[in-house]
Amino acid sequence: MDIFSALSDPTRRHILEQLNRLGPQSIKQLNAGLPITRQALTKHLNRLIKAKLVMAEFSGKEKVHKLNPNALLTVERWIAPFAKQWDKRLQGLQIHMENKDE
Amino acid sequence: MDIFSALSDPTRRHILEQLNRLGPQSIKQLNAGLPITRQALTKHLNRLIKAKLVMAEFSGKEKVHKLNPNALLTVERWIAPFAKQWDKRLQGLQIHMENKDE
DNA sequence: TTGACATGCAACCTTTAGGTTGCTCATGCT
DNA sequence: AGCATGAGCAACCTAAAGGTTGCATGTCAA
Repeated sequence: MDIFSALSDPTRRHILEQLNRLGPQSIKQLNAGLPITRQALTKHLNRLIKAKLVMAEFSGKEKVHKLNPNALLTVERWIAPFAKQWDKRLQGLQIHMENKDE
Repeated sequence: MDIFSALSDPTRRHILEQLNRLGPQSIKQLNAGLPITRQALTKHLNRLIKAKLVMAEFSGKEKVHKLNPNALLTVERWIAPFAKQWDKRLQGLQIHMENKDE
């Protein structure tokens, strides 16, 4: 469950956004938009793969990475219980439940 | 926007869950359920406060921390664009769109 | 006012994260 | 075959994360 730490880095989030917008990409392609070395990028990609957020396969010389957005469901599920509460607040309903438990 | 790194630590996520289940808590109270020192916990709480996930105020001697679940909306909003895609896949619709762009 | 209790502040230690450089390997075009 | 290209591997550096111990401070109750 270190999907959360996988998401903690801005570069990795950027990678995910790129894959989401542009579809499957090679390391070289992803590197074009990033001010870091290829090796640093590779490390990020490996962490994303470990977290199951990204899948990769070789197409000849190139290693093509594609998104596995399903993994983000883990995060969604974790957040859900909190969401119930903020919904109430945003709708101003908490005024009526200030002295209740649930 | 380092709310993501705030969420990357299991201890901090545990703290948020505790606050969500039990309501506002002092440092002492939160510490009871954690195998770390009070000072370590305080550092975690400070990071949560910086990330706006938690708010604190003194009640006499005690510093009471309460949840600010609204902050999690940031995460929700970031995930949303991905969610669109995984919904499609989960419903098996991707079979029909394998050679499309959108 | 004295003492217990909840917290703050600071120094320190160890591990990991993110990044770099340098070299090797495999693929594929010519 | 030969060479350019995309990627892997390993060593290394620096800064930050997570934790600890030790001491100081403010609040409340007796």
